[in-house]
Amino acid sequence: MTNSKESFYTTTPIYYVNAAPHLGTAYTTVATDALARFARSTGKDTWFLTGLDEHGQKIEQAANAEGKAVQQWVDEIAPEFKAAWEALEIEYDDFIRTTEERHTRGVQHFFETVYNNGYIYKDTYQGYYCVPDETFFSDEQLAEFAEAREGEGLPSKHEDGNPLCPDCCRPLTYMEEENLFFKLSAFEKPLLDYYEAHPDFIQPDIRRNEVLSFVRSGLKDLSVSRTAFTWGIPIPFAPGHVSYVWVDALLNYITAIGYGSEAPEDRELFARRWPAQVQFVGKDIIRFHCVIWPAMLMAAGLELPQQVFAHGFLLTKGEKMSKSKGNAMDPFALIDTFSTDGYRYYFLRDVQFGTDGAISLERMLQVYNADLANSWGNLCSRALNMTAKYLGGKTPELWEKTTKRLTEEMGNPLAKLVADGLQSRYAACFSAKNYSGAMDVVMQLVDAANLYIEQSAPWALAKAALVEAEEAEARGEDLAEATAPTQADRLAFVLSNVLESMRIIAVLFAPVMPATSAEVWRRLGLGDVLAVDDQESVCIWGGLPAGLETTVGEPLFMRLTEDDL
RNA sequence: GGCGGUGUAGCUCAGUUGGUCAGAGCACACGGUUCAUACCCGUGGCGUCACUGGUUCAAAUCCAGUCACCGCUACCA
Repeated sequence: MTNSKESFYTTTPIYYVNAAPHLGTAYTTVATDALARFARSTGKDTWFLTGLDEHGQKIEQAANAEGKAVQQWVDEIAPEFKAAWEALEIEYDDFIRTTEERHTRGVQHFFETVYNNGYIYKDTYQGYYCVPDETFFSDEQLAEFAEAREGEGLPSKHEDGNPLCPDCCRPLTYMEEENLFFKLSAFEKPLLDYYEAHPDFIQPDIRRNEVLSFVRSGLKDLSVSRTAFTWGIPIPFAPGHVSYVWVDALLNYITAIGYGSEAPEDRELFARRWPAQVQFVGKDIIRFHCVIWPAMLMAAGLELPQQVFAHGFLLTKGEKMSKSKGNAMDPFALIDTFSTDGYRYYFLRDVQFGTDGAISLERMLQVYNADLANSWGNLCSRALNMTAKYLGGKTPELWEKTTKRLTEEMGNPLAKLVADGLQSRYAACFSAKNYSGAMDVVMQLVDAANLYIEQSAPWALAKAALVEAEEAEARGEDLAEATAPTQADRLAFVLSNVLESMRIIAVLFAPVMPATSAEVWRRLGLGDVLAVDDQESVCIWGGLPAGLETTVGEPLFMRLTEDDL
C-alpha cells in the first residue's frame, strides 16, 4: 500500500441480479472503469468497486420459481456479470455481493449504530396494498391515479369502496405492517445545507436541481425493514425484520472497504478509502444516492462521498434493430462485431455523459469506421508500414542529432499541438466526466498526424533520399558526414514525429481502449505492458526512444460494412 | 397542476459575461494523392439559430409571451 499517493475510490451501483448485464449496466461500468484507469494513469491510489445486489423479495421469488435455493440461484447468476465485465475489460479492484458475510456484518453494524443514534423507530406502515402485484401505493399515487381515471370518466374505486390499483386496476386491500422507520425527515435541513456547501456533490446540475426541489418539498420518514419475506439481512434488534433492500444495497459502498469490521486492517482500509471520490449512478436512482444515502451516512456519523455523478439513458428509440440477426443491441453481440475497444469507445465518445443519448447500430458503425478504422487504425498502419519500408523497422536515431535544425526548417505541428496543453485539456475533460470531450482531444492529434503525413509526404522524401544517395556516391561523398540535413534525415524526422504522436495517442486512449493502446505500445517496440502512472510527464513530447524495433501487424480495427451488423 | 430543462445545417451537437456566432464532427458530392484498412488530403451548405414581440448602436446569445418535446413530483429494484 502506497499511502503517500492520493486515494481515489470510485464505484458503480451494485446491479440487481434479477436482470442479466445489459447496455445500461455496461454503460455505467465502462464509464467507471475508464475513469478508474485514468486515475491510475495519473498516479492516484485507485480503488474501483462494483458488485451485485442479491437480496429482496423479487430475488427470492425468482429463485423459488425455478425451484432453487436462493443462495444457489444468485451464485449461478454472479458469474454472468463477472464474465460480462471481463469481456468489456473492466478492471475492478473489488467485486462485492450483498450476500457476503462482510456485507451482512456491516449492514447490521449500521443498523445498530443508527438505532443507537436515535434515528430508527418502530411504527406501523399503513396503506393500500395490491396483493397480486405485492406493492404498496401512497396516497399521492392513488390520488393521481383517481384523478386520471375520473378524467376519462372511469371509476377509481371498487364497489366495496377500496381504491383500484394504479397498475392493474384490481381492487386494493388496506394493510398494516409493523416496520422500522428511518428518520429521514430529520435530515431535510442538513441535506440542504450540505448541497449548498458542496455544489459538486450532485452532478450534473440538472440532477442537482431535481434533488434540491425534491428535498425542499419535504422529506418523509422511510420504512427500512420488511417482515413479509426473509431473503434479506436480519436486523439484530428486531427479530423477524430484514433490511429494506435499498438500505442494504447502498451500504455496499462502505462494507466493501471494511465498514463494520473491528479488524485493524479493515479499520485502516476504511479510513483510507472513505469517503469515495466519485460514485456513478444512473439518473433513475439519484434519489437513493443523493438523498437517502447521504442521510444514512449522516445518521451513522460518517462522511459523505465527494460526488455522485448521474449519467443519462441510452435511447434506442426509432431504432429498427436487426431482429433477423438476433438481439443486435446485446452487449456481447456488439463486442463480437466492434471489439471490446470499439464498444467502449462508441458509448463514451458518441454519447454526452450525463445527458440521454440516442444510440444506433448505424451510428455505431459510422463512428467506428470514421474514428477508429479510418483515422486511428489507419494512422498506425501507414506509419508502421513506412517505418518498416523506409527505416528498416526501427524508430529513428536522430532525436539528438538533427531535431532542432529540422524543426526550424520544416516546423513540427504535432509537437506544437502536444506542447500546447493537449494532455491538460484531456485531463480536464476527465475530471468533468466529459468522456466525449476527452476523446475529441485525442482525435485532434490523430487527425493532425494524418494531415501531417499528407503534407510532409514521407514517400516523396524517401525517393529524394535515394536520389540524393546515388548522387553522393557518384561524387564519392559520404552523406553520413554531411553537415546539413539530408533527405534521409528529413524522412526520419517526419516519421519519428508521427511515431511519437502515436505513442502519446496510445497513452491517452488507454483508459477507454486499453487493448488497442497496449497493442500500439507493443508495435512501437515499447514493451508488452502499457502502464503509466504519471500521464502528464509521459505525454511530454520526445519520449519515444530511438532504435526500437517496430512491428507492422494486422489492422487495429477492421473496417466494417452494414453486412457485418 | 408545480418545479426544471430542451428546441442551431440530413444526423449528433459546440456556441463563456450580447458585437468575425452562424460553427464542428459525421453523412453526402466532386477533385487530388498513394505510405496506408477504397485510406488520407482538399473543395462544396441562400441553415428564417422553434415562433412572436421587446431592450440595445448591435442578440442564437438578455426580457416577456406562444408552441413543441423531455425530466422530476419518494419507498419493485
